[in-house]
Amino acid sequence: MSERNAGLRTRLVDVGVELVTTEGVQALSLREIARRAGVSHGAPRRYFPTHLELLSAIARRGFEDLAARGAAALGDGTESPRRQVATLGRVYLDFALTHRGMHELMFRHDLLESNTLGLRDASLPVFGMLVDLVGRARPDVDARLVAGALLANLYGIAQLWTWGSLQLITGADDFTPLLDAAIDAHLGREDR
Amino acid sequence: MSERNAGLRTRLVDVGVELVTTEGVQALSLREIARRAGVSHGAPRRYFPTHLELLSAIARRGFEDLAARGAAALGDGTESPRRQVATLGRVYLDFALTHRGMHELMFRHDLLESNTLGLRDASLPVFGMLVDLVGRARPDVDARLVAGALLANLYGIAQLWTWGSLQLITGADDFTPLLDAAIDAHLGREDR
DNA sequence: CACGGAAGTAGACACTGTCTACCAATGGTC
DNA sequence: GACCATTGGTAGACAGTGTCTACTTCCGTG
Repeated sequence: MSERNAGLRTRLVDVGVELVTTEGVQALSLREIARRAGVSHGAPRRYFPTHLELLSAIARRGFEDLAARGAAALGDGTESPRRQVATLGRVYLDFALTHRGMHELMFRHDLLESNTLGLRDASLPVFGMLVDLVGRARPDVDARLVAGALLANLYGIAQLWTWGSLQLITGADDFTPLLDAAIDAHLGREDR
Repeated sequence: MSERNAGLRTRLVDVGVELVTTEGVQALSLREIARRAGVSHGAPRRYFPTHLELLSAIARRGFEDLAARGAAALGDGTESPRRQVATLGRVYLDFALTHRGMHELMFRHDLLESNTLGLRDASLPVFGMLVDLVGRARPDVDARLVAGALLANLYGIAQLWTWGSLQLITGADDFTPLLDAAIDAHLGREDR
């Protein structure tokens, strides 16, 4: 079933992904991952010299997963760029709220700031997609600036929503109005 | 000079604030704070039963500080609501980038989610100000929704800017265009 | 067969947060 | 004034953590 001989390196990351989605980010201690992988606590050091690097590798899986979900949702890309941005935003918010632990890990300060294993760079493809779509949806503006602002908006909604602040402020119980508001704001209101 | 007999409770928080701004958030161990306060490692427990509560008290100072800076920048409030929102946004981004450690602490997941010491509630006054101003700047829209979206946008810009992602995406080296873009987006472009 | 390197083990070290037993002072009451 | 209880802080223990280092085990190659 699960490939027990898949090489310790990938097995450690597998265990980490499993662990962060089920138990949360505070369960990702080096020793616990090693235990669940069935090896001693010193074994991971062979592949990940430091705890941070192992965490970065796990977070990287999150970015890859997110990118895959985005690509799958876009499909053949026949929708209008505007709607593709909307679906991307929804996919991202769904992901962030469903996989809270993983999302939290992906955007941890110490991971991104140290840029271990090029984690920050690994997150760029997803963003590149967004810049491209924004450019096609609004050819009249600085696409990189608008895409950056929109991305920040989506990220902020994801975070503030997870700990309930936005529910308190807006009184909403679904993030859809916020998502629509953000996209309308940055891409202009659409006549439907 | 510094009040050494100010009561251990506030002195611990003082030390924590000092420590997080100079050394960063990872330096905020319970024992280190106790050491710098000149007491044993068990002493804080009398006032803060758990490490998390002490951290929350420190973060709370951050929110109070931020609110004070906002109020000071607004002054007598003679500016147009639109401009007041802009100054508030600038104050917040300046704060976030100048006091990175404190800002990181203020929005730590485990603190906000557990809402220890009502930390999440302590952050609401700042947000209330924003809702009010947005309502006066754009009486035609759902102020709470727009304010929430704008707030999320500001927060996202602060975060993504601190670890350099937005610089990579937008190519900018100053956050002003992003701030302007966000405010224009949510409040509508202003004829200047 | 010998050897060398790769892979993993096991123990030590310093450090962390929490818990518990103790101690010293302080102040109120009889 | 003697007693006692409460408050505020100390000190040591405990389990857990990340990192480092010495050691074993195993396998392929010469």
